[in-house]
This record gives sequence, structure tokens and C-alpha cells, in this order.
Amino acid sequence: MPNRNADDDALLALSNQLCFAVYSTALAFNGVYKPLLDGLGLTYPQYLVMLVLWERDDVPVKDIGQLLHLDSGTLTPLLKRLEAAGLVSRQRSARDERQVRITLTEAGRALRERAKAVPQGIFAACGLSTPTLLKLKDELIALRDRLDAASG
Amino acid sequence: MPNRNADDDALLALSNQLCFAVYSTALAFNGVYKPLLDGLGLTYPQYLVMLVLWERDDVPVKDIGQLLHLDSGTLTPLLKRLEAAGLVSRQRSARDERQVRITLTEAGRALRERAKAVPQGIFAACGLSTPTLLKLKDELIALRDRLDAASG
DNA sequence: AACAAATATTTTGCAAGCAATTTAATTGTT
DNA sequence: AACAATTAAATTGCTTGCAAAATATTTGTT
Repeated sequence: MPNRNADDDALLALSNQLCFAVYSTALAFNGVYKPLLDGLGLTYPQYLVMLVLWERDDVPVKDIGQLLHLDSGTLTPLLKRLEAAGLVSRQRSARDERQVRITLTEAGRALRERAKAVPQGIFAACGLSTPTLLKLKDELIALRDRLDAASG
Repeated sequence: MPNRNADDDALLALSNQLCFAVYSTALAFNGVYKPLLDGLGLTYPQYLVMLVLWERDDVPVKDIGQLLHLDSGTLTPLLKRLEAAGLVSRQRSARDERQVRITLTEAGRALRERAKAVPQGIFAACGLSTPTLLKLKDELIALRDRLDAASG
């Protein structure tokens, strides 16, 4: 039986609360993005993939997964939907036939212009000053990296 | 054509990055919780529901939804799984037949003891001091509430 | 060269999460 | 009392997200 009292429990419950804060904030962000992305025909994870591709085209699935912390079981069907929507093309690499490389179509590139309005809506909804926003982002990334390290 | 330059774009991109930080931290938290909750036979959202019930038993689905920011489309099947697992019972309220009230079974109450070990693992994985953790939590809750307000 | 180990992607199955619709019960209005 | 409006859950359909297994290719070893 561990030697622990009510104060310890309250303290420990904080980490539960931090996780819930992150969890519910992620859901709330989705609620703000949704109406903005609906017009583009994208979901939030699909938008993330497009952000990657707008930054660097012709990317293997694996790299997208590492950048977005998603595995191929999530990405394969998502990318097929983007392909079906005519935004990307998927083709086996000639050099390494195990890889599938993702390339933007003309429509995919064109979507970037329409997507430029999205961040403004998000920024406004956050209601944070730029330094506060920057600090919060950095703290979360640091936390995330520790969590990833802890779970392998 | 909006009058905006590269600096503005970089600034606005920050809100995108904050959202991604929250998103990927939520996924990372899940990765830490998963092995801890697997032993209890719970998923993270199920664990959240159990936390609510351990705090206050005999709760309408609606109240659980408000506390966890989840709607009935998510909760109904989740609660049915908890019921199938023998942890809760679902029964229509006598006073208001529209409501379904959720009550812990004996097994549901008993699970609380085994769940006490969970927060310790999370706290350790976070690697944050208690004040830092508290502040981060509060900032996220404030952000979440602003986001919820912005999306209705 | 033969073959084991590692790598990249796909597939399958399950549990969220949400929008939109449906059903049933309650409340409010005339 | 009759009837419209509201409310609480449940249902349907679609998109994540992950674990585990399957497939195919490449790399490493002997």
C-alpha cells in the first residue's frame, strides 16, 4: 500500500486535468477550423497534409507521418481521399518501390490561395497576443516531446 | 486583394502552429495513457467518463456531455460499451423520461482503486513542476473557452 | 548468390467524434 | 385541452486514429 495522502492525490489529479485541458482544447480548435475548412472541402488532418505539401512537394508517406506524428494506417486512407478529391497524386517511387510519394496536382496547388484566409480566422478566435501564443506553443511542443519520449 | 506581406503571413502561421501543438500533444498524451488504461480495459474517453462518475454518481448523459465537451452521438455508444463491460448501468429517469441516468455498478466503483495508479504515471511522463503544470492547464482552459465561444 | 532482417505501405478491425436526422417526452402558448 | 416549440437520447453516415497482421521491396549477412 503506497503511503499517500489526500494532498498527494489532489496534486496528481492535476496531470489528469492538464491532459483533459489539452484534449478539450484540441476539440475546440477543431470546432473553429471546421467552418473555415468546410469551404475548402478539407478536414483538419487533411489540411495539415496540404500544409506539408505546400511547403515541400513530392513527399513520401513516411515523411508526412513523421512531420504530423501520424502512422500509415491513418495516412493511407486519408491520402486516398485527397487523391479522390483531385488534390494530390500518389505514385510508387522508382528508386525505392516500397515508398509512395505524394505530389500536388494543379488543383492542389491552386487551393493554397483559397486557404490563405484560414489562419486569420484562427488567430482571431484564439484571442492571444503573439508572444503569449508563441510561448504556449513552445511549452506544448516541449511537453509533447517529453510525452513521446516516455511512451517510446 | 488584402494588403498583407510575408511577415504578416509568418505571424498568422503561428496560430496554425499553436493548433498543431495542441493536436499533437493530445495524441502524445493518448500514447502515454494507453498502456496505463489498457490494464483497466478503458480507453481515454471512457476513463474520463469514469472520473466523472467516481466524483458524482447517477449523472444524466447530458451532464456528462457538458462536463467533457462531448455530444450524445459520441457518448451513447461509449456508455453502451461501459455498460457491456459491466461498469455502469443506464436507466431512463422516472421524473423525466427523456433523460438516461448513468450509475456505477459495484465493479465500476471497485475499478476506482485500480485506477489510482494512473495519474502518477502521467505526472512523471509530463516532467513538469506542479506550478508550471497548473499554469499551462489554466492557459489552455482559457484558450479553449475562447475557442468555444468563437465557434458557438 | 541465398536468405534473414529491416523497411514502407496497405489492410482489417475497433473506438472515438461530429453533423444531421429521428424519436419520444416535456414545456409553453393560446 | 390542443398544439407548437423545446429538449434528451439514439441512430446513421462519414472521417480520424491506432494496433496488428499482411505484402512487397530493400538491405545486410554469410
